[in-house]
Amino acid sequence: MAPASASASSAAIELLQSHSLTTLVQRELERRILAGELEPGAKLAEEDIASDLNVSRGPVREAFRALEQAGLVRTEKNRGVFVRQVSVDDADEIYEVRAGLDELIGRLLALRIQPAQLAELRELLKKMQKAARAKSVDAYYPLNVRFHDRLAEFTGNRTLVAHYRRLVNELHLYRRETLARGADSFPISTREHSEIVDALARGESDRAGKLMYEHAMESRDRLHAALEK
Amino acid sequence: MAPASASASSAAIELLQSHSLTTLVQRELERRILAGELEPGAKLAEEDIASDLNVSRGPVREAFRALEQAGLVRTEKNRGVFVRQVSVDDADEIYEVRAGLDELIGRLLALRIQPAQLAELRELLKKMQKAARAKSVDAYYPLNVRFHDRLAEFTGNRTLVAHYRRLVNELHLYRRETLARGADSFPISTREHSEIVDALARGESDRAGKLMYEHAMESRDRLHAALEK
DNA sequence: CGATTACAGATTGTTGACAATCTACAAACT
DNA sequence: AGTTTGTAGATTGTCAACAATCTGTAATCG
Repeated sequence: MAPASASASSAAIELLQSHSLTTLVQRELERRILAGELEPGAKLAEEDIASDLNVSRGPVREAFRALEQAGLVRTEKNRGVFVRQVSVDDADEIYEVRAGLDELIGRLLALRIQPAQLAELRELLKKMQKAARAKSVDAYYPLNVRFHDRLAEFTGNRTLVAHYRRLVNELHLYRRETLARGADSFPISTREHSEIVDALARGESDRAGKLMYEHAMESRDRLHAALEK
Repeated sequence: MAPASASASSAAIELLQSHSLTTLVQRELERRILAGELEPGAKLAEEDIASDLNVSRGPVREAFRALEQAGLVRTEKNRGVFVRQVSVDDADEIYEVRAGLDELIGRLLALRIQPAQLAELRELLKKMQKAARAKSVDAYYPLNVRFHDRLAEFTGNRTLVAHYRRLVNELHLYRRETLARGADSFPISTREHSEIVDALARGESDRAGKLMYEHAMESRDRLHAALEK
C-alpha cells in the first residue's frame, strides 16, 4: 500500500479507536456553545439533540456530564441541562484567575521562548495591526484569541494550557451573553501586545509576567466599561 | 412540624433533588481514588463498580465522563477506564501552575483577609506545629492540606478554588503513586507557613504572593529530592 | 518447537424501554 | 374572578438487552 494511502487509513483507524459517540457529541455541543449557536441559558433537551445527531440519549447524557465538568453547562436534576450563564461577578472571578495564569505564562515563556516562536508571534502581531487599522473587529478578535493561545502553548506546559483554555472558554460565554446586549468595545491593545513580545524576546521574565497580568486586567476593565454604556 | 424535623426533611428533599445516582457514584469513586483505595493505573470495570454500588452501568459510565474531565481517570476506547497515572514530568507541570495560583492567592488574600480568618489560620498553625514536634506525618499531612485549602477559600473566588483543588487532587494522585515506592519526606515547612500568615496579616500583598510561590516550588523540590533516594 | 490464526469468553459501546418527575392546562372550589 | 387541585403530556433518570470490540487460549501451520 502506498504511504499516503497507508497514513490516511491509519488516520481513519485512529479516529475510530479514539472517538466514541460521546466524544463526538461533546465536541459538537462545545462547538455550538462557543459559536453562540446555543445561547447562554438555552435548554439542551436530550431527545432533540439525540435525534438531531442521529444517536441515542446515552452518549448525549455522557457528553453532558463532561461539559458540566468543563463549566460550559449547568444541570438541574429532573429539569434538564442549560448552557451556563456567566454573571458579571463570575466573569470578575474568572478574569482574576486568568490574569494570574497570564502572568505565569509571561514569566515562564520569557525563559524558554524559541526564535521560531517569536517569529510566529510577530507575524500574528502584524496581522492584528492590519485588522486594527481596518477597524475590523471580526478579523481582529480571532487573531487576538490565537495570539494568547499560542503564548500559552509555547510554555510547553500542557496543564497550564488546559486550565488557561477553560478560563478563556468561560469568558467567551460571558462575552457571548453581553454581546446580545450590544456591549462590545474594539480592543485597542496592539501596543500592549508589542510590549509583551519585546519583553519575551529580551528574556525579561518578571516584566513579561507583569505586562501580561496588567493586560488581562485591563481587558476586563474594557469589557466592564463597555457594559456600563 | 418541629423546626428540627422540618429542617431535617428539607435536607432530605434537597438531597434527592440535587443528587442523582451519577453524582453519588462520581463522588464515591473520587473518594476511593484520592484515598488510595484505587491505585494509579488500576482498571475500573463498569460492571464491577455497578454491582458493587448496586446501580446499573449507565450512571457509572456518566460518572466516568465527569471524572475524566476532572483529570482523575483516563479512558481508552473499548479497553476501559483507568485511574490516572501522574508522571514526574506531569507533576512538574502541575506544580508550576499550582505555584502560580498560590502566588495569586497570597496576593489577593493579603488585601481581603478578615480577622476571623487570620485567627483560624493561626489556630491551624498551632496544631501543625504540635504535629511537627510529635513527628507525626499522619497528623500533619491533612492539616497542611486543610491550611492551604482554607487560604484558597478565603479569597472568596470560587473559580480560583475550583482550579486550585483540581491541581491539588492531581498532585495527590502523584503523591499516591510515589508513596508506593516508599519515597516521602516529612514536610518541615512550619516556618514558611508562619511567615505567610504574618505577611497576610500585615497586608503585604506582593510579599505574601512571593512567599506562597516559593513555598509551592520548594514543596515540589522536597518531593523530587525524596524520590531520588 | 515457535509463530500464527481461529475461536470463546468477557468487557465495553450503544440502543430502546420502563419508571419517576416535572410542566402546563383545565376543572373545581372559595 | 382568582386560587387551588387534579390530570395528561412531555422530559429526565435508570435499567436491561443487544451489538461491537478486545483478550486470552488452543489448535494449526511452517
